[in-house]
Amino acid sequence: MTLFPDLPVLPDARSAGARVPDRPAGVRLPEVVVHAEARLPGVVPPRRDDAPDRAAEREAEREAEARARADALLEGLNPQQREAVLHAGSPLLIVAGAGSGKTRVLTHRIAHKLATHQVRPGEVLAITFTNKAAGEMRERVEQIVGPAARAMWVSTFHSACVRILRREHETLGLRSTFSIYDAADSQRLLTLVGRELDLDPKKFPVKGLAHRISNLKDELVDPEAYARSSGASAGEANQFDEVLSAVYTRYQQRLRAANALDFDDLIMTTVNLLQAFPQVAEHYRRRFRQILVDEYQDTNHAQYVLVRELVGAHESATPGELTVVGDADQSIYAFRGATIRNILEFEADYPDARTILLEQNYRSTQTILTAANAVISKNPGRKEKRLWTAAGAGPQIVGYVADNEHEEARFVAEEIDRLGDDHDVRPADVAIFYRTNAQSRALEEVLIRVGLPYKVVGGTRFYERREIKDAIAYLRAIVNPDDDVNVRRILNVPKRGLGERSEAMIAGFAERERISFGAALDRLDEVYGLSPRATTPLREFAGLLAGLRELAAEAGPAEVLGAVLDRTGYLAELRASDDPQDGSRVDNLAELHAVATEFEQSDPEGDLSDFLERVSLVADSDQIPDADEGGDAAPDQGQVTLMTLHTAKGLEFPVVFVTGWEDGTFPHMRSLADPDQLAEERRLAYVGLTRARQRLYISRAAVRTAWGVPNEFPASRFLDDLPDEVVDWRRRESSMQALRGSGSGWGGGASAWGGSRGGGGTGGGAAGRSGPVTTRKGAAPVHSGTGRPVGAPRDAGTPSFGSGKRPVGDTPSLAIGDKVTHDSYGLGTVVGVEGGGANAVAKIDFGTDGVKRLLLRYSPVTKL
DNA sequence: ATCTGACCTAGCTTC
DNA sequence: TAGGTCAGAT
Repeated sequence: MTLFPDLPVLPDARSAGARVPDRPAGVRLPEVVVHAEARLPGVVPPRRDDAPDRAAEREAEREAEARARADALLEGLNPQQREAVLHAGSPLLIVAGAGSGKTRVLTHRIAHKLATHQVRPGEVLAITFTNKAAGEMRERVEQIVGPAARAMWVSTFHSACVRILRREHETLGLRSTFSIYDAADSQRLLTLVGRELDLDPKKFPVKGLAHRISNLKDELVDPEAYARSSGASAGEANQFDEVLSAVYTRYQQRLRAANALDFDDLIMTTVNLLQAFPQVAEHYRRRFRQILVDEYQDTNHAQYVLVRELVGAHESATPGELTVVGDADQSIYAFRGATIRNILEFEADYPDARTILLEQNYRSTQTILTAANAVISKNPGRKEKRLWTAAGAGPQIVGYVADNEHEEARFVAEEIDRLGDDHDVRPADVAIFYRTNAQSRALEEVLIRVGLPYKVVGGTRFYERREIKDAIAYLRAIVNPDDDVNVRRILNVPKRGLGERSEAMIAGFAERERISFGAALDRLDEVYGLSPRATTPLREFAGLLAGLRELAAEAGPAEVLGAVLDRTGYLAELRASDDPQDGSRVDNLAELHAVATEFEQSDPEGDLSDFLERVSLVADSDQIPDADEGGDAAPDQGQVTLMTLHTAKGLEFPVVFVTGWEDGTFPHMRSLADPDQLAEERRLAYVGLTRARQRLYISRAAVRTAWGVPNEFPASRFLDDLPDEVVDWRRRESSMQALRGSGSGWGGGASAWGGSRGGGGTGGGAAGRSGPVTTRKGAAPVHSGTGRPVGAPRDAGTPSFGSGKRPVGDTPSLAIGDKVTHDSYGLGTVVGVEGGGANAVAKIDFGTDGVKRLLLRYSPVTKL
């Protein structure tokens, strides 16, 4: 896992460094900033007067070199790209379609401004969507202009804000060691708040409250503002608003008391800081002369205001130069507050803005683009934009309709295998996308079975695993003693015999004394009502933390982590366990330790709180394997990458499988009723399709089992939008559809699917809801029998897809008296056989479950 | 104080 | 399916 991409030092690093020197102080005072507008690209800035002739000569040489380098940066760019690189003097919006080379434009723009001295590295702030993207951008700029580029700020919104907040913590009354709470931490704190306010968790679920508070922060609504607005509108006592207001207020107080900020706070607090302290804002405005924001369509209101404050377009006499890049068609984060508004109204927000449209695609074949254009063009109210490419048509998109998700996975795996044989495609060239993380399982099972190396990005994420969170909680508690959530999390981990009662006593004492839970631990003598049985472990716990803090004062993060795991006995406990899950927990902790060691090496100055900051801000997409990096097993082959469509944004792969094209899966069920959400799903489809360079596969499963209940889903409505000629359907219908179409009424057999067996009874409700009750194709939701058809080869059998028919030979031939097992009914005896071949139906007695008529092709029946 | 098992209900995407 | 909660037992 590459959390911290190294910044490679170039072979000619020293000379490169000399070419772009930081200007000596005094030549140009920081305050006296020459406006970018005033200088033309390539114009040599005034030389130092006192320089001796030789130095002057060398300087001139360097300038010539720099100019040549700047010119080279324009080579190979199309006219729009070139214009985007060169533009100066006013805000710039680059509308960059998928694959239009925007990263190239951004890096070249920065490099060009640096090479032509329009800006110094320290004056650049570039915001990217992920740390990985930030690392890559920094690296690319560094390759062009040398190590001086390290003075640039290239980071995510959140990292940049943390950096600012750490510097300005005194102004805000925070300690620099503040903790950063992730969603899970926030919810823990909200649970505490809910208990404190005596809320019924059924009526006010923590998740819902967390979501609402997060949204409020995205909109920069602080507790006071919300109390006012909800109070005003609460003429007839909107109870929920009142509760939310109280919870929000208290939650925020407790965050402050814990010296902690949650994720959304990072942005909101930074905005508050800049707005409340003009001199601080002015400092950063002077510092950042060139601000670039990538993925602007995914910014929320808070981020929008943050950018505006930093640029100072309206407040400052010499605003910085703003460049934003985005594509409204790729906006897929509305659910966390992103508004396309920011990009659509950029020109209104910044009246003298210039807009440049990049439509030429350098990534995909025309076939892929035609499909993507067709899907996205159905979205209402969008600005027309059509991607085109000079590359050829390329192979057709391959479509496949599977009977269920296992079959779909099997198709994907076989196809990857075949591509390897026929077209030298390596696993590393392949990505499989799905709408929701839960869908990865069926795919993983098959990939394991056929032995394809793969990597799942996201899902149950590394830093969300229990053991990792425990270890991190210790580190947080060490760095920030007031961090109530984390101190309390580890109070009884590993078990020390400290329960609710002791915890409540200390919490009560802390509250009365107005100190934190952690501080209360140091005054145990004063805590009333502690059982003698609890005081010993409590004292030990307090001593443990104190000892670890001492260690942390002099040792690096890795050593502290090691001490935590040893001294607490956490590791010993896991090692002693015979639960195999605990074995992998040990591995994960070892991995965390490796990450800490890596951190120490890449960042020798960093202390424990720096390490925690890094850990808090890693994103899923930061751990995507590089194509050339490869996996452990087969370094030259790499791994197939599995991820959600959301995570896939900004990436590209030679071969892409987009799975699960079903109404109810993708588009997701919850979006079917709402046109706005449906439009977002469509954009998601667009993002997915445009990730592919050469080959694109789309597939769906007629039956998908979710939460243990199999459901039939109709084809995704997005498939209807694909022009016929771009898709080669290897299999067009599921067997079930074919069966219905042929009109052979398996009236009796249907009862096997109807399967209103006692256990499946709950399925009634689920099926009713899941029934994408749309007007489409009359495919009424059918509660189908459990999943895997007999034909699904467990051992990579003999597939013969392509014909649209399933291999007949896979149907077990049964005779009366045979014993069988069924995946859900269990053991049974064959009492009758009707028909033969593909349409064979068997009557099977399952004892208490009764006699069933099963169409063997579809029933998970195995002959014993 | 903790462990166990029965039950219930969820219901997606993430910096 | 799976994770969370609750009551009762130890």
